[in-house]
Amino acid sequence: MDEQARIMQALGGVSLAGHSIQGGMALPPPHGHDGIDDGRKQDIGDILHQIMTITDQSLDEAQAKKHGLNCHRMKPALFSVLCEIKEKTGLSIRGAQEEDPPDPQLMRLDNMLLAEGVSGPEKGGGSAAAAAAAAASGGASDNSIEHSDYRAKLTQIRQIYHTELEKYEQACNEFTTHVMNLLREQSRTRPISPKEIERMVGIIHRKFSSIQMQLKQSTCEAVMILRSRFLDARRKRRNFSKQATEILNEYFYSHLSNPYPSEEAKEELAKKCSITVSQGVGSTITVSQVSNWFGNKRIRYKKNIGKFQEEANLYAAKTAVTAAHAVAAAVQNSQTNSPTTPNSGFQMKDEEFQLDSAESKNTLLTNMFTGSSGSFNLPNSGDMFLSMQSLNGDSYQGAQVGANVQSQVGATNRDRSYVQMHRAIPVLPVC
DNA sequence: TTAAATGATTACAC
DNA sequence: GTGTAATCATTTAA
Repeated sequence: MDEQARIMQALGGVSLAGHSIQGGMALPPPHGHDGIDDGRKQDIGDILHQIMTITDQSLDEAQAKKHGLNCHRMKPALFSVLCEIKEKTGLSIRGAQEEDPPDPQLMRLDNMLLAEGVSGPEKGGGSAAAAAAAAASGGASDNSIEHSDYRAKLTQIRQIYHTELEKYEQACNEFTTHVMNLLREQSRTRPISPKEIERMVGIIHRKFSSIQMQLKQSTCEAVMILRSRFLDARRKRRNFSKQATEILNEYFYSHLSNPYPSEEAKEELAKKCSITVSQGVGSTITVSQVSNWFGNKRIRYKKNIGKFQEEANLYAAKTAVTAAHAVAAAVQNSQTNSPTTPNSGFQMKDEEFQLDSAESKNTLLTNMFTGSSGSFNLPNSGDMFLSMQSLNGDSYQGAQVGANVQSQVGATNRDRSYVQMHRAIPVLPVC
């Protein structure tokens, strides 16, 4: 049974405004004549037919027809009947209580866009996000060019996002207004409550929300791609300069028994390395990079000690040469300034070598070794000694490597295990 | 072009 | 929080 027939059937049994509408349109007192009843039914049928086919007509025709129907003397009665039918069938409350909880995925997308600086208040075109990402990756300011590119791209994404969002909101509002006007207009001829209009608006908004979610999703994807391209530290990895690597290696091999620099030592090394790093203007090596370097070095050294042996010897030789020069200078200085001090009795107290930097400590300790004319109380008699060859092939014997008092005292179990492992390296004792 | 080297990240243990 | 081990991604040298 089609809609029109159903309504007509319903109309057949509904009383209206105190009148019998037993199929009657003009609603005169019933005569009980079948022919008259048939005529009334025909009238009602015509009106309904006009209503149902109004959408098939042109706008002007429809407007004219609508006006005619609104002015029809039977219109109030028909409207009441439709209200009554609606009341009975419960159409007005169908789905009225639909209230969706907030979509968790939409919330996630919103949060992410906010965190990235795409949505929400302008935060310098995402510079905050860029800075945060740079800080998180341990990167330094040497990526300012990349970050400005990142900011520019992020600003572009932000602009596109807001433009599209504006379009979406405009379209949504326009469509909602249109539908509301339409429903209000229709409410003159068919029973539509404000609540129903509200419900319809809700449906429209939900439909548009799904489009909005697609926009947010694609924006998030774009930001993720941008981040990985510009801010992923692994992508923009640069090797340290030779000088920086040398400084780090010198420290590592001169503290081989316990290559765990303190926070202060790391800062010192970072500071020293930053002078020599040549990867971009104003580049620095951060403390975390120093930590990374030592972490990698320890692991790789441990994994393949044999391979690093040559390197270890080379740095030990360097340290020895430096130390020898330092001691020679010290001795000469001592002789010049203190003529009363006999060479054979050349004594130096540890306190005289309270030096700050790790390198200075190394020099001190190597001085202890090379200062053969003096009697030094070597604090690390158990440490490893490497035999080594100088660059010109001369043999250096007994350059002490890794003699760091502080590190020995403060060594943890893990450190000691490293020392144990390290002592397994075949070495020559000092003569 | 490819393998080795290297800086950074991640998961896990302590 | 720090260090280790495994791994990734990029750079460098052969």
